[in-house]
Amino acid sequence: MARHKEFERDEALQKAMEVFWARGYEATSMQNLVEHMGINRQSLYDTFGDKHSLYLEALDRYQQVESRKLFELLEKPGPVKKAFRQMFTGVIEGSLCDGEHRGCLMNNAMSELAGRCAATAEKTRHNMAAIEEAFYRALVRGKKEGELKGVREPRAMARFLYNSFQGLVLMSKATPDRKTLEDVVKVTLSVLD
Amino acid sequence: MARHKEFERDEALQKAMEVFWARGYEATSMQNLVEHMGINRQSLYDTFGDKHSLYLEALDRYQQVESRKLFELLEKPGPVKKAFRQMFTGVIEGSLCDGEHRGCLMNNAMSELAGRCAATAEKTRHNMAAIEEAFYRALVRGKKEGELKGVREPRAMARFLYNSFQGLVLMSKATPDRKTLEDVVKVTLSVLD
DNA sequence: TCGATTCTTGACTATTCGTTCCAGAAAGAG
DNA sequence: CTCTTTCTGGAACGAATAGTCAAGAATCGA
Repeated sequence: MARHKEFERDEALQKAMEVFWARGYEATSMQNLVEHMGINRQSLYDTFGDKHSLYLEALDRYQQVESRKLFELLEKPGPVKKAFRQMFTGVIEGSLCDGEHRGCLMNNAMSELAGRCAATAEKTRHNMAAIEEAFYRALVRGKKEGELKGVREPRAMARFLYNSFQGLVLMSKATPDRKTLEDVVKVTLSVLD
Repeated sequence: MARHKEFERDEALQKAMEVFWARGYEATSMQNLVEHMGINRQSLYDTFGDKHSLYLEALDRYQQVESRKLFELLEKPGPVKKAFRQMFTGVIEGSLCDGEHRGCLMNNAMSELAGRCAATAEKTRHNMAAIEEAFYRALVRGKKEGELKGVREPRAMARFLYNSFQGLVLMSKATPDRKTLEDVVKVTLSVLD
């Protein structure tokens, strides 16, 4: 029929996600996106619609690509508490290395847009539910395997851990002090004992 | 000498703070500010400088006005755990009532700007230190009064509580589900036992 | 090769952005 | 009163914003 696109849709979307991740929604201009995505302005509009639609797609991709890493870490056989510790310290290490202090795109979206954009709120809630569920499954497994004997209410515990996790992501955007962040992790994980 | 200003500087700043609080930094235009502050454009620039300076002043005012409420709550004689519970459930109640889902201005600033604005990062760190210190003093008091016998490391505990608190403020922007938020509070406060 | 379709390109809208200019009104001091 | 200073209000600035248009280049089926 006709000509093919000269770019890969997924690669372009990945680039867009990275820009939104680093700069947020409002502070990202279409010009920023055109430059970082490496595609033409019109191709961008033809392929992804307007800025807001592109942002929502970027959230979807983040969920698929980044959140999957969490799921894999938690489903790996072995001590559950060790997996949680790895997750939490991963946030600290990642933040101390990241000069841009990007944090987590879902966390950023929740803060910047969820309050006034229903679609964004919905996507962040969906992401939250997925992570909470992964936490829950890990806790139940830890209980069954005799590791987490002290965990009485895995559902509430999963929600608590998700909350602490997101709090840590947020705090690490402003706090370069490793000791402070490690204190948070230490007390948080102590509830698993 | 000359004419007086027709507006109160503090009242205007308060209005500006409310706009930034509800809409964030980037999504707030000078036009928004002019309208909500109820003063003239030129007066705004004469009195507060540019948008960024006004934002930083709004952060200062927030710290003085809003954070003071936390300090007073924690310093009030009586059970410390009860004061913390009041603080945390206050976040839930406030969020469920607030149709704008404003959250906390410092929390929002941390998320939106701390990563790329050193002045904002510094102010949020200062706010964090002040609240952590208030938490710490409350915990030490609770220990001394024999209420919080289980608290071994009040410094780490204060940091943990601050983290959970900020996490809750963030989560409540997207989650209208009271049960979920209450689960978080329940587990968080259980570490005080 | 040819025609149909789709992609790419860069110029081009109209609007909004933060910020400044300027003329006139208001209010103190003498 | 007059002079001087400050505040007010609206128009205006250039730059940047999100989004569109039209024309040419590329690639398919036939």
